[in-house]
Amino acid sequence: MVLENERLEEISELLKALAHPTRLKIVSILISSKQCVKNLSEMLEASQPNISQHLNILRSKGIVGCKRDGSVVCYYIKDPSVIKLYELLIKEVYSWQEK
Amino acid sequence: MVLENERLEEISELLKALAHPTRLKIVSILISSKQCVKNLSEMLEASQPNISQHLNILRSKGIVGCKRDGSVVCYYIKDPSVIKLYELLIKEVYSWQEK
DNA sequence: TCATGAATTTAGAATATAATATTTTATGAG
DNA sequence: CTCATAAAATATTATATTCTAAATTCATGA
Repeated sequence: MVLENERLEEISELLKALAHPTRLKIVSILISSKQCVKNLSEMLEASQPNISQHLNILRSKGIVGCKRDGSVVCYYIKDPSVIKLYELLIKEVYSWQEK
Repeated sequence: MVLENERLEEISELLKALAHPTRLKIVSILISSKQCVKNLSEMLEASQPNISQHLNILRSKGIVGCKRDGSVVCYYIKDPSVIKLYELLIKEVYSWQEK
């Protein structure tokens, strides 16, 4: 099934958002539990602005959502289809031949 | 399930290879039928060197393979898990909420 | 061998991404 | 109000991608 261009661009935008180690790890953490920015930046050993920028990219694609709770902002997986996608990826990567 | 970093990098490499409209379209065409570079460049209305470069990226990740047949080189999907991934993507993108 | 078509390679310029450092905004405590 | 902390926004720099153009390789047929 060959897709029309518009939908195809949409999919590659989604893939591009996920195609970064830090963002992929953010997604994998958020699938397990919602987290605030500070926790994420400590877990990932990256600066707070850096994580915030990555979260912004994920949010702009509708992958994650956030909710302010007092002074902290909690992020969570917003699009359930991303969980399916992630699970397929970690399942299929086992049969992945390098090179 | 949170992955270790190495596997995570591997997955994001795979996603990065697919996260380009032209390459995604190449994959979608090759899932239907093997094709030579010239055909692909005509179908996608892109230059032959450009398509050749994209094919090289897909090949370096093991996504596609190729076989020379006389003067033409035929490309085909090498990793079957990419087909599963593609099918999930076009199925899930229907429930995709923009923004 | 020469010409041609198919494909790849290389070099470059233009654009896009990503990280760091800095500043700004928001919230809550005292 | 002032201070401290969390988060976001901005600016800058460094790096990576992508496309175009030109040159090169490879196979085939006249």
